[in-house]
Amino acid sequence: MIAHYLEAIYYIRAEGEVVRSARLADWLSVSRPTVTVALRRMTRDGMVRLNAHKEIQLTARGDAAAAAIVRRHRIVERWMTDVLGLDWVTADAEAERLEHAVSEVVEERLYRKMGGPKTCPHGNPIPGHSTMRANELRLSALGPGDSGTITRISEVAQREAPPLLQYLHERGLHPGTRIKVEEVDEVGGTIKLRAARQLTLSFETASKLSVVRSTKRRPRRAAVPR
Amino acid sequence: MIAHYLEAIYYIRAEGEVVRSARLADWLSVSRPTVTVALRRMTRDGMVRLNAHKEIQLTARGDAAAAAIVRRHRIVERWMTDVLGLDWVTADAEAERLEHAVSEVVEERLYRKMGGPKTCPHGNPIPGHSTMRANELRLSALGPGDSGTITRISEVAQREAPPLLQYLHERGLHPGTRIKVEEVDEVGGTIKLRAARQLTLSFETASKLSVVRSTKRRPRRAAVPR
DNA sequence: GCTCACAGTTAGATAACGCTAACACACGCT
DNA sequence: AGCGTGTGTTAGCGTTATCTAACTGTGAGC
Repeated sequence: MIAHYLEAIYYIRAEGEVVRSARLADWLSVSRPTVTVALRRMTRDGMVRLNAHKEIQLTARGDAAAAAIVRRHRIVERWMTDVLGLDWVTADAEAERLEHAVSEVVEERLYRKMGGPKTCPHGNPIPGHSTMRANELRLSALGPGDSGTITRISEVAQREAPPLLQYLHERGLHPGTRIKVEEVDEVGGTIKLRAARQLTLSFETASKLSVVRSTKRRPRRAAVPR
Repeated sequence: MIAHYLEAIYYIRAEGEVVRSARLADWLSVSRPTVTVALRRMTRDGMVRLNAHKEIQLTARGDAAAAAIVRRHRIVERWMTDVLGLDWVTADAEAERLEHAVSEVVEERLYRKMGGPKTCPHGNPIPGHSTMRANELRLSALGPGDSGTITRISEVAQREAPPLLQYLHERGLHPGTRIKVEEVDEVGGTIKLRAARQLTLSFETASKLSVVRSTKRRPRRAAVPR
């Protein structure tokens, strides 16, 4: 469905990456030709635009539609964890379906009912109600000795979300968790840190976590690996 | 979608009518050929069966699936009216979409959360949690002098639901409302009754309302007109 | 027994989504 | 210069779900 594409485009953009057809195919686990034709339809419908380098951009309408979906996703997710008491992983999976069936009225009532939360359970801002903090860093950019607090877990491709969320949940890594980096293994591509207990994450995984640093230092690396 | 067909079949059955292809087409506002092919698919998938007279019957699987959808519809409807404070008409329309996106877990949690309601806001039983009362009559079957209490409003075809619900809502006719029949106009096909105020309903409309009678009398007519 | 109204099917289109196979580019590195 | 990796498109197919137009039952009434 078109809505899935809009959502994915929104997420990829939010992570500061260029949105490409191939990226979408990965994210949504569909073939590249499928994305080509979907983009054709979406262009026709005025939801997206391709620039000269075939980079995908949302039009104003597309952006509004995408933001609405993401907003509903995150509100519903919040509802599932806070009110229904479901776990992260289930909440994410369920929200994935409900986000497309929730209307504006229901969204709004539900949002009020919950007292206007600012983020989803993973710390991602609810579009229209809050924005990402400016001073966030990827955990993968911290160096030994740095400590900080996890602020959010990035949205990742559909098929990657459940295992990632499960993994982090098991290790007690969620928004609010205080961590301290103990060691960085550049060659092995891992980062050892202390949270509730000591654990080692790959750069890959660490790049999915955003933190605010409490120690004052320069970032170890500017950007994400890959 | 297949689910819509199952739902409609379930409703038509619940009203004690024979389920025919043409009936489904009416109910769902689709063409008859569309129903033919949908039924072919559903038969292939073991959800329905056609008997020698081309009457449609749900298989065990189909019935379970249909009941699940109806159950979710009614639970969601209850949630919308009781928790979110939405009106009947909106609740019904919204539930129509949400029922297909709600999973078993969410359904169950939500149901518990609300303390296990027995019916939807219109008085229809929630499958698996309650059944229709045995002593219900159609309002259209009452005669002059009869009085009773409205127990439920029948499910009607998609496109008819909003106006009907709106109409009844405006007139204060809902489950629990006590009514007394004052006059029956067989020729004109109307029934005059007193509820909050006095009003006149067509037999057609009156046949959509079920009541339990407080006065002791024989039903005026056995069945529904039409 | 014939006719008519209603019920249901066939035929042929269209549109959204999805796939594979195969081709076309294009950039970066050797 | 050339090759390879990654990106994107074309071509051709299948399924679901819808439609209209036209044909086929079938049963109820006269």
